[in-house]
Amino acid sequence: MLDKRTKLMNAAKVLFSENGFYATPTAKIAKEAGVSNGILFHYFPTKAELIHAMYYDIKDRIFNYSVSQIYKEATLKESIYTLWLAAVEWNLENAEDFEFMLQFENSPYFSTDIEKKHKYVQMSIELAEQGRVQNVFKDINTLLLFQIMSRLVETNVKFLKHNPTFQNDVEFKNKLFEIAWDAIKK
Amino acid sequence: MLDKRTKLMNAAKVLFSENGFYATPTAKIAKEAGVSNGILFHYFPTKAELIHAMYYDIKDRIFNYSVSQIYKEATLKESIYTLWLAAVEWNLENAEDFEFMLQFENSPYFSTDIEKKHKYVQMSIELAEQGRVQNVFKDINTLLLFQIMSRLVETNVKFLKHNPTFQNDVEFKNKLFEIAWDAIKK
DNA sequence: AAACAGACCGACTAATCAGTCGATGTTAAT
DNA sequence: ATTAACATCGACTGATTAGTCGGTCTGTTT
Repeated sequence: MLDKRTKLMNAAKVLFSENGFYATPTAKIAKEAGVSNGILFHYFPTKAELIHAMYYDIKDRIFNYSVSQIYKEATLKESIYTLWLAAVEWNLENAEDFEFMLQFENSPYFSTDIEKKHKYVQMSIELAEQGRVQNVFKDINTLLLFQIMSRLVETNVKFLKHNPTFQNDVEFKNKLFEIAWDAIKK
Repeated sequence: MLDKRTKLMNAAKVLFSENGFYATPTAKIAKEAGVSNGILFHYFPTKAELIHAMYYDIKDRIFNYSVSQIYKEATLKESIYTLWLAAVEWNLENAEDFEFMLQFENSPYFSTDIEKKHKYVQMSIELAEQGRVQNVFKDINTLLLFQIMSRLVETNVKFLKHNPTFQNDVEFKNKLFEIAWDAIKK
């Protein structure tokens, strides 16, 4: 049995990705989760806090998954490939989380300051520093290069969702990665 | 004197980009436009229709501007550069339209079918065909390459908005374009 | 000048929804 | 056994909001 907080977040995930968070009443979330209306506001004082909590939760899960995939002896390119692939596959397998993130990150609930707080940024900075030392990236703000990378992940996931034939095609995914890599490499 | 339909769309643009369209009541739009509440629903039977009308309006304006910039004798790369630059600068100068589009294209109001209707897609297909003949693009679905291009435009505009120093730096913009070009070229 | 049509008004409504609240159940500490 | 703290419920409310409607005004056609 899951605790009610988790049940609420799961229900919200489904409903938000189907109808967006503006068209999803809190009452419906509670109903879908099989709990009372009031308990939602016990765990999340406002609807906005529920939405933010979901954002951090998803971000953490994808971060932990991605990082767990990297191996120690990998070259920089290999590490970035691993991170890229992990992000693509995670988003494909967690379609509702992906939908939620797209909506959230382009909504007024989101500000770039929120993003800056995440360990993701710290990791990007470290990788960027490695790239600087090894002189592999283009001579341009490296944080921008990482933004570009994650935008390309989004585009790739969207494309693979609409073209399921390629979803298990390793060859094709490698081609996708080369696009991203060519964009950032010197 | 602008006609009221236009006034309504202008007012909606401002309010939507500030607060998002869910947090913007139709009554407020009418008030900001200096017209009556009822007339809004005379021109746009539902709020959703207003939103869609705005989408097509913006898409048309940016399309017309971009196409007007291309010159006849240009090489393929030059044409794509021109289109890329036009899109970046148009979005920088029309910040409210840009905000609106980001929100709209990631909201439940939007479906990719809506996008397919636009002349943009036709133009992309023609450019893609030129690229195929001249063998300049990567061997991958060319429509995907154009999606990637427009996603990069988005990322570049966001970056330039946050780093105004570079907004008039031609050198820097060229670097940005090289990123995009390296991504799609063979 | 009569008839018609579309532009325009703004008060109104029916529905919806985020959040409250008082009550009750449950658990653990003293 | 008593107290305190938290979990849970669901009926309720106050505010908000998309869309309606009956009627007026203005310009054009016949």
